[in-house]
Amino acid sequence: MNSRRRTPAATGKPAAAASPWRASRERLRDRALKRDAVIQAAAREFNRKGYHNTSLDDIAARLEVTKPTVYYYVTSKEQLLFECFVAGVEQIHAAFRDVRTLPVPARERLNAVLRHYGEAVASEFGWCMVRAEDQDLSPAMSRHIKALKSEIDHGIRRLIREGVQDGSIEPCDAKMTAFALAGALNWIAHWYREDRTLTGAQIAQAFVTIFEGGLRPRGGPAPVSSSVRTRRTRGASAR
Amino acid sequence: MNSRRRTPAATGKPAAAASPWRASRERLRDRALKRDAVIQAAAREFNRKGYHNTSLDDIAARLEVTKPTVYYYVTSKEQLLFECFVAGVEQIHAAFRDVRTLPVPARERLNAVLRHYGEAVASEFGWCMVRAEDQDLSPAMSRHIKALKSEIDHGIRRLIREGVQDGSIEPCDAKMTAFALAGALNWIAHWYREDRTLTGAQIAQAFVTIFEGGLRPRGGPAPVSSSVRTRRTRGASAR
DNA sequence: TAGGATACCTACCCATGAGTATGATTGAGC
DNA sequence: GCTCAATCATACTCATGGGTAGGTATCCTA
Repeated sequence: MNSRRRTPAATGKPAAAASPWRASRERLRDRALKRDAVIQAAAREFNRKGYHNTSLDDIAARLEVTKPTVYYYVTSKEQLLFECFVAGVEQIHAAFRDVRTLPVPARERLNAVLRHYGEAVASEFGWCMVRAEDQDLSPAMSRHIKALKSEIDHGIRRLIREGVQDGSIEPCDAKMTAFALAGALNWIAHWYREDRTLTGAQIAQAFVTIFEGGLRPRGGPAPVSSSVRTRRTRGASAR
Repeated sequence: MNSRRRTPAATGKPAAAASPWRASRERLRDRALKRDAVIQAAAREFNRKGYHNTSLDDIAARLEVTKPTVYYYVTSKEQLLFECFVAGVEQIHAAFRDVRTLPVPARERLNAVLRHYGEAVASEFGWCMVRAEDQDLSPAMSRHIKALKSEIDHGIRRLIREGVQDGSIEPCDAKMTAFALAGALNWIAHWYREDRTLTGAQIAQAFVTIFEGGLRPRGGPAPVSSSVRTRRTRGASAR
């Protein structure tokens, strides 16, 4: 971005291990690390208090620096939110990439993606990814984010369709099923706070089990007839 | 709330049709109507732009009045959000009440509740109910809302447990299942915007169908064996 | 028709918080 | 030792928006 002079190779030196620019490069790496720390701190604060209830002073305080220092690493609060967002979404995209070549039925690939999905939503970037309002971002950034989200949505739909084709998934409406799956997982970001006994992947696995099995009894007396409701239609009158 | 004098019956009059207080009562009714209009307008704006991106001037403008007029009907912006919230949650509580005495298996009662749930989330109060951050509310109001949400959550869990008992629902983890169901439905508030071809109840019904049937093939060759994946493990190499 | 309640407006206050101008300090390289 | 860039702090500016003070028109009751 800034027109820092591109010194290294220009001098013709063989780029030895102990290059005189090593320190400089280290400093650059430090900068990247610090920048990441800023973004992570922002994610944590957004997660705790919401975007609008978090001031840049808060974020700076959490890092034990001052606001201008934060601005030294990012250009605006909006960009901070955007970066947090992308960091979260990137985890899910990685899940799709990992799974693409697995030689298993589509349903199992889908399950693997969903476990990573759950992990991502339960991570500290989960809030930004799921709960951030696109109205808080500029039109350009909002479009960018919508595109990323859409990619994920269509990735899930594609896995569902593939599963229907290879017989590993019961024929269903791919769009609606994707919405239901994504919704259940996204919602983790809302309640995963107090009860942290399970990891995101474990929760996702539990959801997958529920979705796969279905709520209607399987082995039993087939479609529930009206003979069942002899009693027990209300669970004890006490409340 | 305010200590308005309780005039009507105190005078001993037989409450004739043309009571001199009729106008007064009419005015009160008007006031209630207007207040509802304010809350509804707020809900719509919050829904469109988010809580923090909506100013009270915006809400007033939408009603073609000025900000102090809005304050004539509500005491604060926070209260507006709270009222919107309660309006949404109340729809769901009503669903539970309606369903309580139905003489059908718990699964069907659950389905009926979920359809109302979907309707509520897709309504104009859906955003407030689902996406509003409790950090935006005072501790007291936040507690109140959490209690209301918890009631709904436990209502769903109870129906699931009853369904498992009366045999209409496959044995499952009631807590996790309730989270999955509520998450899928709540998420409607995020995407129900562009594509309004379906009503909230129809979406909920589609979700119920998915949840009931399950993704794993039913009639087929039972648990998916690895014989299926002959080809079609990747959907065309293009992209 | 006076007196009061209702309903609404104009014109303000002021806290908050995003973003910046400016300058001090530090350390690397020459 | 000098220079220059990187880094960070102090101390601002300024727009936004929640909330209010105080006034006015209207309608109802007595």
